[in-house]
Amino acid sequence: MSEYDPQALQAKWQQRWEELDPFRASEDAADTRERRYVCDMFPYPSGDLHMGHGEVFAIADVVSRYWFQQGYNVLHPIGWDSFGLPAENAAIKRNAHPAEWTYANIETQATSFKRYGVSFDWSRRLHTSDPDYYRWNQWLFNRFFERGLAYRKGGLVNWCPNDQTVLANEQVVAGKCERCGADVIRRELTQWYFKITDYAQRLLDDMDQLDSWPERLLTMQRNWIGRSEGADVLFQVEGRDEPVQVYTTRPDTLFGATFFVVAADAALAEEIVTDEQRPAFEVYRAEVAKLSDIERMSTDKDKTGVFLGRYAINPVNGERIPVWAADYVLSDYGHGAIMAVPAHDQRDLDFAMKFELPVKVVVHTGLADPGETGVATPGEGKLVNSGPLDGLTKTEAIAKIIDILEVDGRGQGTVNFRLRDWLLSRQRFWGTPIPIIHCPDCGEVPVPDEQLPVTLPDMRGEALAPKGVSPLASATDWVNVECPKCSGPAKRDTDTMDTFVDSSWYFLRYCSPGYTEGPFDPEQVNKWGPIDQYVGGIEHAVLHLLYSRFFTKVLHDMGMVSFTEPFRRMLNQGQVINGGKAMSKSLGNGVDLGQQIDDFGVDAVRLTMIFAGPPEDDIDWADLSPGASQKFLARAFRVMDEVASPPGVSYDGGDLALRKATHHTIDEVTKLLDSYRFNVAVARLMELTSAARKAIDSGPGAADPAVREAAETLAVMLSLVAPYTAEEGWERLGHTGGTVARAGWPVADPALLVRESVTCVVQVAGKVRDRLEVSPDVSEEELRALALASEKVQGHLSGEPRKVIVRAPKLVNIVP
RNA sequence: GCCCCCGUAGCCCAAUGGCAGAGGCAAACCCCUUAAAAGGGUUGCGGUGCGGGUUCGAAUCCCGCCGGGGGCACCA
Repeated sequence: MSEYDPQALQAKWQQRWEELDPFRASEDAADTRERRYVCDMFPYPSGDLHMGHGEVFAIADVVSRYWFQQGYNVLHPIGWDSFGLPAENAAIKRNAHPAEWTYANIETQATSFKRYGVSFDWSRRLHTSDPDYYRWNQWLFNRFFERGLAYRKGGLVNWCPNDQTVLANEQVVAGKCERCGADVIRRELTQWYFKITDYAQRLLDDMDQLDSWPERLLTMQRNWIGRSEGADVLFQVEGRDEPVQVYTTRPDTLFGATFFVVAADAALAEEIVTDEQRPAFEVYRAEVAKLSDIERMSTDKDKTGVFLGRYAINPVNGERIPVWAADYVLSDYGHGAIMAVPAHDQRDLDFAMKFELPVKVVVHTGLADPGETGVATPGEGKLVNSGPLDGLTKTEAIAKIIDILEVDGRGQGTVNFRLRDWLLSRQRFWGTPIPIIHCPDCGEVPVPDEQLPVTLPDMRGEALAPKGVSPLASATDWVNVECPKCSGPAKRDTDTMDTFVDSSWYFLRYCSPGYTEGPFDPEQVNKWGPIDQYVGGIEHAVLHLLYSRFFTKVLHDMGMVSFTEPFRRMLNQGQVINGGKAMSKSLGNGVDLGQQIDDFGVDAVRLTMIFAGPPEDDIDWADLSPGASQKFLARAFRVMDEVASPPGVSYDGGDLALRKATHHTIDEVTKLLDSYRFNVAVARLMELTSAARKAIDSGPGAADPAVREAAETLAVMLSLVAPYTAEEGWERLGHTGGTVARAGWPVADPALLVRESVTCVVQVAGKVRDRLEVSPDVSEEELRALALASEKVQGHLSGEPRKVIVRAPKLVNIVP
């Protein structure tokens, strides 16, 4: 093999890696190396790996291999998120079992990963659809249930009419199903929930620990959690004994409340509507129920509503205000009812204008009367028409009114969150059965731990077709069981868990994949965790990444993990697009990863992805040239191949200029990798390659030890991105029988980083007029004198300069 | 509508207060070659989207626009 032949290298080295198994994490207690845990979001086995996978796994592999080279004990595992709808749909179509499709795809992907040369510890491989895995979902569910963190409730839920299942709030994106894009509708169903809202404040507070997460990711989570401060206020409603509570962030505007609105779908509306208004209300409620989320949430939609015939009493001034039902008030936020202050809230104002309700200004903002302009004034100002609050600022008024309300027992300051509990039941088959047995006498009874796992019954093909209830319901033998408590006849819960449950803790399972005493061995988890570097897409900002944070906190509270955040550092890779657009079948602009590898080789494809730009940026394949990457690799390979000095030779006598170039490269590349600037690091390697090329062709020649030093440095550094080329180059350099992946990261010699002279730029009025070669440790005074003495500079000066700025040793700026 | 990020050469991108250009693509030219390919080399007056400001000095900081991308959007 004297030519650079990527396919031949792949065949050779893939086999050698199988034998060497170089990326096994060590659990040896005597191994005192510092541990590092790097993890990619595990793939869903939907087919073979695609370009997006190529990108993420190339990025995470740079981090992993870098840490291996630096001598850390690295954990870099792989597994599959193998429960989920596509398998089920494929099974229905082919009249097969979902497992057949799933496990065949997993094998395909595993083979592709091996070819792609990713530095995984294959011994820890897991699949969430294995009973050995999902039994621990059930075990964890039982723990959550015991702690009151898993509960069942009825209510309106998001329903995807295409996938025929409910969805969590997080899975509804702009009113559409996150998976399939269908318009989501609302249905009244009793479902299981995880009480993530109990952790809302901590999810918010602990973001302080996540300072190395991308800012936009944190913003998305913060918005999603949606904390607001305000007050609960009790309003008496005529004809009802119990007062009705509302939540408001503007209790200071309480005197400006001119009407009261109850969510149309709230039980309260139905309860308090008068007989006279009931027919109109029923019609309205039915209309609202028909609307999809998209229609209901459309901002430019006209306000709608209906008068309920009742009046509420403003607790601070005794005013009677009419009670309306409307769909702009949400039944599941706050208390499902609001006080409306049209002067200072645009939504309330829109409603007031539509139904000709009064508008009362209570904050003097200096802006025109909202009642006339139709523009609410939510800003700051002095309170007016507000009795004891008159003259106060917003902040003062809020504090004072809360005091007043609390003294009277009419209300209190409080905090609210936008975050809702996590709906986890799914009416589909290919997931973890919820380990609950419904007994007519005992109620909801968890399946005892020792009887776990509750495995899926054998069902295939048509039996899995969506019919709005879980397919498991028709597996009669499976459903009918004895109650674990009273042994009476009972039925299993027939829903399965959201697959986001599976992915909320898989990274913990990797730490002790064969563990049988629990979901993971706490000792191992606390040694490896939390993950030092997690890599995956931003699309999981309020899904997987939020759920995993929640799970980790619960496990922490259970005493099972010592940390409260699972991912110390997070990197969101960009997407791979083509011709400015996401790749898609309908556009016909798809690029096949396997084909690219066939054409250019693994290393060239990986290099192209890494070199394209910063890892978090989208990369457009149409702008890139894997052919050029391959050319560079061939060039680097030839340098390594042509080295003529023996391995182990001392570099001391080598060509100084090249030695310095090598050590500067080491220094810079190390810093660049530490700050995740992989594309720039690659550029540095290209420079070093050129420097070595020149040294061979027109410098000291291939036998100079400095050329070996440069080539060996190149091999080690290149191994992060182009492992095959690096391995072969390393072997050609005379290092046989091992792997370059464990060669060790080079360390720059400070003596070789010192430059003997630096070019100092001399500016006059900001324009470069001269350049001086000076010592790097030249003093400011010396440099100033040198600069002023320059003839070129003198030509641009007339008399004494007004000011001289000296930034030794690189710059002098003279202001004439 | 509100908030955030980004606009540097034909293209992808470096430079984060100090000479606008590190690296790559494309292009042109040269060497090598009978020739071509491969290989080696040389070539960068665009002044950083536009307009102001701060500063001795601005791609970088501030303000306002324009363009692109993203997030949120009846959450009271």
